[in-house]
Amino acid sequence: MDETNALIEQRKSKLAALRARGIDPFQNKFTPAESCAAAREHYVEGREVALAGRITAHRDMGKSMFIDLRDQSGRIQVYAQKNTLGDEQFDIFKHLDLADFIGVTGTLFTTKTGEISVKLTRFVILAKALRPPPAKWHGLEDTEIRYRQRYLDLMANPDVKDVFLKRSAIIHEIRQFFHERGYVEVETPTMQAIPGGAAAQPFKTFHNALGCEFYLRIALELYHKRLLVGGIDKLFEIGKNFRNEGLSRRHNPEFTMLEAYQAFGDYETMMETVESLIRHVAQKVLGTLVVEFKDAEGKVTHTIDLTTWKRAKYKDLVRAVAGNDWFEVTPEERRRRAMEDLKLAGDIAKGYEDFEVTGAVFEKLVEPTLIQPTFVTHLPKELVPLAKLSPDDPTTVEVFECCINGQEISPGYTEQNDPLQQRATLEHQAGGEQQKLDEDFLVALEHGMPPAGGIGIGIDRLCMMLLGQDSIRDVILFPQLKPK
RNA sequence: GGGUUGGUAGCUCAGUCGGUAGAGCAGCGGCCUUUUAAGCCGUUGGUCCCGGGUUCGAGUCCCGGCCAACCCA
Repeated sequence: MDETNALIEQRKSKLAALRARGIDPFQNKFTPAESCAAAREHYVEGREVALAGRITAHRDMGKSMFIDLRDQSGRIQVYAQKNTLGDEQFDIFKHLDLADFIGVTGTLFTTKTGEISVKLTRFVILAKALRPPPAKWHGLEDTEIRYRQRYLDLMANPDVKDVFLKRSAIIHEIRQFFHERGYVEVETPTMQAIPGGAAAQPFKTFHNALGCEFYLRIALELYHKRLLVGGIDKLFEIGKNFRNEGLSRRHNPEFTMLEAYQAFGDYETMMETVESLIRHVAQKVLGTLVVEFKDAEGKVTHTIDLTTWKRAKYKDLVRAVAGNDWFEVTPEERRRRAMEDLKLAGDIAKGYEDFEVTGAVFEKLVEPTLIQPTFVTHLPKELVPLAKLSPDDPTTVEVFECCINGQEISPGYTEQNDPLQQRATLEHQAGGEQQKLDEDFLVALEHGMPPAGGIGIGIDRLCMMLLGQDSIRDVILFPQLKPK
């Protein structure tokens, strides 16, 4: 990237040549009257337009020349003629490079072949590009360059830009949805002395003036519950979480999380909320509730129908793949069956407790089959320490996992608001590891937290699902890579 | 962390059995005043990811490393 080559040297000498002619090819300002797309849309032959954009193609005809001018809205063709521009201006125009930014004024007309174009009368160079852009026809394929230099990917691959414009629209619609329902958007600390709300390795940092260590948050939850205590009854936050774990197609160390809480709601309330939210977003952003997934060749492999949302109990789903007597046999027998009969030996660590063995069965054999939207309910209480027990089956909690496309998209709980129960659970979870308890959070609960429903949705994974992307890196503008 | 695949011109990619490094596009020069992946003629451009090794000779074979994608943990 730092090397010099002939193409860069050529552009630099063109820059010097422009300066020698008294032209500054980095103008501070040129205000386009409209976008390239708007100019095409509002076509009136002979109408004067002022547009700005990047040169993305040129077709040299000798004494006349076509270029493609592109801004965020789209592309328009500009036609320059020697006899209208004059010899000197035309010569400068001819020596512009692909990727240069220019401002143009001219009049609209339609070519013989029917393309709406601008007949150029004046132009200014707004920014000279000193490096060549990626090839126009093949686009940019090299994944490493695409991620490290995303701007090149955005320049070269319109589909990529579309994904990120839609991601922005998705987040906008999420905010709209919650605001319409009377939720308050909040912001809570990213740097926390005790990272809580999830079981995950945190990143550590140091505050010089305070002289103490902080962790980057791994969840939003515990601060949101403090706000429920404080009397903010409906709240949500969209923000980054940080988890110090491996990277994969589905994991980026920093990722965007949505959490929302509603006082006097429960997990039933929140199931309705998740379903309505995702339907709202899909309808607004995609214009449909049927999402298509395609393979590398563009063939549709499967579709997801967001109009119908199923519900199923965790134990029933496990029984369906592991046998009806799964929960009646001894823990030792469960472990044997999982490892031998279900061939999950590689997925079950030696130290796994009984509920984790069943958890592995669920994760490996059930979750991947839940393609259509499904709320899995009545999870075992050991899995979820921050939720309330189900009155009808106290071995389970009032929790759902919303699974779509074989992945968990969103968990939701009836939140634990009994401070003594909560303390007991957290102490048990901390175990012998001397993991610090968030005393301030427990004190807050002791002041009284209203019963509440809560949800979390990984925004990156939601975008993957809605936009048909297989890798989280394709919905994050600058995914984490190892520095080169 | 393990396995697989890949890294060659600005971009997309070929490169046979180990024998002087190739194409298309882009670039540069020329012709062409309604083209659109414009066209035609000519032409420049290389740390073959890095470091060792084998060999008369390595893009190619061997060893080590870096980076990435995918799969697995």
